[in-house]
Amino acid sequence: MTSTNKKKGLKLRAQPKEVRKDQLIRATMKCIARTGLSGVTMARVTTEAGLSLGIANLHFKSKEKLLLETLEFVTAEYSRGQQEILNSESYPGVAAKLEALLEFDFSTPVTDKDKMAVWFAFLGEAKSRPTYQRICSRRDSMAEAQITRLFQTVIDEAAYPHANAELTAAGYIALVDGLWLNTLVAPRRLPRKKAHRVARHYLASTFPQHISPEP
Amino acid sequence: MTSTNKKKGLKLRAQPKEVRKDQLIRATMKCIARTGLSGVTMARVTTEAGLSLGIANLHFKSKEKLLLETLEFVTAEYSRGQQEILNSESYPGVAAKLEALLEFDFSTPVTDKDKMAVWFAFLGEAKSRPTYQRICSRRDSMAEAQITRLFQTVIDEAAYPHANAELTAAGYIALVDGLWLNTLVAPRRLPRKKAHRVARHYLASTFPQHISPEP
DNA sequence: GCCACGAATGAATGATCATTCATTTGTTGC
DNA sequence: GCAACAAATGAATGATCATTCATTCGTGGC
Repeated sequence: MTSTNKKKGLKLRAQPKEVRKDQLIRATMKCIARTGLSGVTMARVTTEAGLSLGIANLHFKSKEKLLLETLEFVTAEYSRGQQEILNSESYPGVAAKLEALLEFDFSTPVTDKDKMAVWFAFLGEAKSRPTYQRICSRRDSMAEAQITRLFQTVIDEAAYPHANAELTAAGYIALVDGLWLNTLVAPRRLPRKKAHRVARHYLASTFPQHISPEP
Repeated sequence: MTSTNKKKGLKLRAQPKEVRKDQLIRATMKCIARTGLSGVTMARVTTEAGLSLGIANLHFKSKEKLLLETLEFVTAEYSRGQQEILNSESYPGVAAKLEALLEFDFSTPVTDKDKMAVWFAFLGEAKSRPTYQRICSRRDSMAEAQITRLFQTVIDEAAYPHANAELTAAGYIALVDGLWLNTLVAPRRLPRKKAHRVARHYLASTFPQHISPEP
């Protein structure tokens, strides 16, 4: 904080806890994306971060805690962005809010390969499912309820004949998950832009008066 | 094959290779569902199968091959059932075929917890994604093309205004993946029956003249 | 009833990896 | 400058686990 810190960038050894934690979490994301959860080792993570082997156990108590905080980082970031849209009252109408939600879900920060890899690595591992539940369950339930309410508002506005807010919301959430998964696993078969168009087509065919099938 | 085999069920030691392989693959599925890919050990798999530690390396050359054949088993079984429907010409019309596809995707054998766990365990692990690609890529592409063709037939029959076979097919496939994933991870939030209704609602809202929103 | 062979076993081996902690190194207050 | 402290390091440790293979055990042919 004082003068010596800024002297030279050559060898900053001591760094605040937050900086190191962030470095390590980012390195963990990269490792998960490259090698999968089971390929993550303390040696690989710390090498990726350009630090020494022992440092991860210094700042996080254990490997498990490091992985847990990495999942928390990714889900919290997504949730924050989503909540900002859902809670905002500055959109001109529900159509604009719907559009914003869709654009957010397929924006480049959200569909980042490393972040999606973390997400699905934890979902795929039964072992970490209880952990996942603790971190994501309440959040997921609340988001689903909010999206259902948003869809209900849209339906009430236009009197769509057969639309069902609850089923459409559950469908949208699952569709986004499935599109992300397919994009992550086979980006050639389902490029990000096509995934985006598929999701838009879904909303446009359910709410034709609010969302157009072309951007 | 002769007389001695049938004498007593007490201690059948020697068994044909196929029987042992099947036993081990089923035990592997159970282990993946219970502990995740990274929790699978030879000791756990062989104990689950009620056999000795060394036997998995006897029948499969390595742990990796055992896991690979387990994935192959699950995907081949699904693919076989799906192809039977898509290639059949004994349905009274495309609507019936569409209905059969939907019922198949949410039947109890397909939505079996152990099988879905295997599926998503491999999808979630970046390390095994090349393996996954080798096993599933061609199959997945072909299935997508077939479903697109089926949807195009449906669209041509009823002249749906805005429907797009390609986007609807990609959407259906992703939706089913996403619903399975949500059902597997949070069965309380999305029970199998609700997942089924969500998928039906999707098809019904896209092809209202062919599929009804209630079963 | 006995032999020979193949299937099955599980103790032993060696590799990998998380975690620890004695030592080193940079930083800050004086 | 220098002492006292905190951050960082990485060699050493012990635990876990896949794999091997010498031995045991059933089975079918005779």
